[in-house]
Amino acid sequence: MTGDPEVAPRSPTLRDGFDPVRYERIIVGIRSASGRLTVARRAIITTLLRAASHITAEDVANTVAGEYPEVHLSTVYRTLDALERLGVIDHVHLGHGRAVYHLVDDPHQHLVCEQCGGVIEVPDATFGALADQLEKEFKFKIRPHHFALLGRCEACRALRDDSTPDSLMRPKW
Amino acid sequence: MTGDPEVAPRSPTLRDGFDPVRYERIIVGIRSASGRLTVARRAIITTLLRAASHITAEDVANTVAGEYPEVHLSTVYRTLDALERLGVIDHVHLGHGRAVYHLVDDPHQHLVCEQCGGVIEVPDATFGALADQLEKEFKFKIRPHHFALLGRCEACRALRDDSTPDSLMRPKW
DNA sequence: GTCGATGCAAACGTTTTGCACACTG
DNA sequence: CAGTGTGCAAAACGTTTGCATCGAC
Repeated sequence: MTGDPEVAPRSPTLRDGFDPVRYERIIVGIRSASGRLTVARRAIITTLLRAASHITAEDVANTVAGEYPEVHLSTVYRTLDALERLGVIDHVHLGHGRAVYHLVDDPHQHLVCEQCGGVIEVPDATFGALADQLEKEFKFKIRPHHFALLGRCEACRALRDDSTPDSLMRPKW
Repeated sequence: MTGDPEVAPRSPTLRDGFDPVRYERIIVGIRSASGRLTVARRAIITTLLRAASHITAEDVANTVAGEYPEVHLSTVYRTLDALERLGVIDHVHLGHGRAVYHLVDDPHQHLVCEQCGGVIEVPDATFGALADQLEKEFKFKIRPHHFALLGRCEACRALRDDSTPDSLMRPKW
């Protein structure tokens, strides 16, 4: 849509470091699926472990390229795909743009601000009641973590006159 | 993702007919925004009013093409965009594929089955408690209707052994 | 007549794929 | 040595845009 920024400033900020146990677990997973441990795959996995929870394929490729410039974006996509089938990672669509990937063993939901692109991570428990209700009323079992909720964060709402009634809270942006 | 069907069989099934009052309201809206009432726009609006609540841009184009073959897909996109800025319609991303559009005065949320592509419409009220909680706890105001929840419907879950624990409910499909 | 809307083609950003080659196991 | 994974280029996909023209007001 024309005036829609759909900003994406989610840079791969560093996390609490690198967890060798998780790394080993993933390596074993790949081996037991008769997958091969190439340089590219090691680097991609390392990047995922070091990255903040949500990271785009391009983020991964750029980071990996720092050390291994020959690793191609398509290899990143293929590896992410493989890891996803292995159940190691999952991807989420945070809005109109690219997908983001995160480790499955770090479960959380995403609130995405449509205005600034910021992402708030919310513990799963917050959605427990809703999940139960949907299952009961509609026999529908939501897949955890695979959806983002769009809206506006406090800061962005403060930026403009928020006397607008909710029914008119339609983003012209 | 390779094994991911992400089916999209949401054909524009007919709704309860065509509501001339709603049509008139939209026409007036366009006029008062100094927009022009072209053949293409009338046809697109008519299609939206006649269609089931969720319809892709391509669906709209195909339907319109039945009567006006010269109406181009890009015109459909531009008109949908205009109607969206007018606050008449909204679009939702139901999954990996194309977006779907629906009238704003028909508020509901979407549950999308990742396996069969089916869509369940859920009244807004179901999400009231969650919305309140997110607003209170995270100062985040979700934008109603702009997100879909992915998961699996009852029929698709019945299709395969569902003794699998939830934690392993990772779609290999 | 003015200016907004259109048709077309071409570009876009993200993701996928076909192929020959390289490397892991 | 078998066969999976890779680099590259090119295609695919849904969507957007530039431009000359058309047509609503």
